[in-house]
Amino acid sequence: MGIVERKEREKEDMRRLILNAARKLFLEQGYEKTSIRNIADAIEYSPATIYLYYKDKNELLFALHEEAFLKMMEELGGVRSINDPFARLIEMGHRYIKYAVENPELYDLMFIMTAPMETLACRDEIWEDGLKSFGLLKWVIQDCVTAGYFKNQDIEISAMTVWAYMHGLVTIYLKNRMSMFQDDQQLERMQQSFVLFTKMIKESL
Amino acid sequence: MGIVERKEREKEDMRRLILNAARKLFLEQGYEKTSIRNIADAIEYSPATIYLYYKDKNELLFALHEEAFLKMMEELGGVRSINDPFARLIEMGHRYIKYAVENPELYDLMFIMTAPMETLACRDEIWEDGLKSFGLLKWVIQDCVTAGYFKNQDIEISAMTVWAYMHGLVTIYLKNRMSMFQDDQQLERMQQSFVLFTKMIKESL
DNA sequence: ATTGTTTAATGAACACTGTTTAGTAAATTT
DNA sequence: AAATTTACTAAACAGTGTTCATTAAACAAT
Repeated sequence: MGIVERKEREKEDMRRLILNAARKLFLEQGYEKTSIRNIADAIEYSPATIYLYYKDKNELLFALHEEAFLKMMEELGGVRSINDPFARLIEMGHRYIKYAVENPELYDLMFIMTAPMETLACRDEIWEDGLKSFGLLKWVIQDCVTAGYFKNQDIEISAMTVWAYMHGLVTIYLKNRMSMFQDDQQLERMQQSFVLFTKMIKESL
Repeated sequence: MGIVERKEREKEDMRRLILNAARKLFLEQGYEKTSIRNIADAIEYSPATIYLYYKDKNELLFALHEEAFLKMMEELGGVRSINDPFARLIEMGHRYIKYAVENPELYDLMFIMTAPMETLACRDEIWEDGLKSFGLLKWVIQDCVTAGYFKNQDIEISAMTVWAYMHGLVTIYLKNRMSMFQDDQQLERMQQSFVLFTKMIKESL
């Protein structure tokens, strides 16, 4: 009988419906300012219904967390077509900045918020998403090593260092700490700093 | 008549009393989990009283924000005694990491939270604290330039780049994104990455 | 000393929040 | 047709930041 299958389909539909509403509201007005009741209102169900499909608000965040990593992987993954390893690394940097700037709420969720980490902590597929994208970076850097960059350095540490820089750069911007400099050329400053960083990598013996 | 002065003193005392309780609770159980009512309970006053001395919770955060920068400046300022510019920069990096690791809640408040920024945005002494500590970094880097490092680079961009790296490194750690690597040598990894970064600066022509 | 006025503090409320639970109505199975 | 399972929700719980009318005390002016 197909009833059980239909029910499962409906359950999946409902999860999607909730998640779509959640995503829309989260991206529109931010995570903090979006309540379960807001989401419930948007889909015209009672707040309690949401708890039948997602354990709590954190699990909702975590579902979007997965999506966000998928999206970033898609956008960063495009660098595979670039042959020159160092050019590939640079392009990946540009895309990383672009992704962060264009999806500040998602970036927050992926790398800053502690809430989804608590859900993440008690799961089997812990860090799967994070590790995969870190793997992409390691892969590019491995190729850079072969091409003569990052001499005598551990890949993991090199990747960590590049990521730390990129992450610092975009979070200073996203969390509004670049308005210290009252000019409105913040994006340009980021680009200039990025150029300096790549220069440092290139010239490091 | 000294009455008005005494009253002012008492008002200042009350602000201190509130802020001390707030700081204690914030550092003990985090900002999010500390409510105005918690603070009110701690000082044995009603919640409404707190609003007679601080406009809202953000202003409370901002008061601690100022303190946090003062504390960091004290700890970083100690590097002035180091003569060699590059050694001074490295020591400053070590102290920056130390400060962040030892004061995660303060670091969050200073560089990650958006809440105190909203209070900050409508103030005269905007960014005063942030600019002062960034000034310290620029000063050290200026000396490094004189000593032959950061060749042909704009000081502001160089400082930005160093800060971005340091900030990224510590926030990845503080926001628990280093537990991707399941080992518990996270602090050591940070140190290794920092060594690589300094090496990159040193060897950059 | 007795008014009038200012000030400090609060109880109670408002409009929210995430989450749980008991109860209902419909769908499905027996 | 009756019994059972499923899907859903109203209402409540315990909390949040914040406001406001009211009270009690301190001060100033007569």
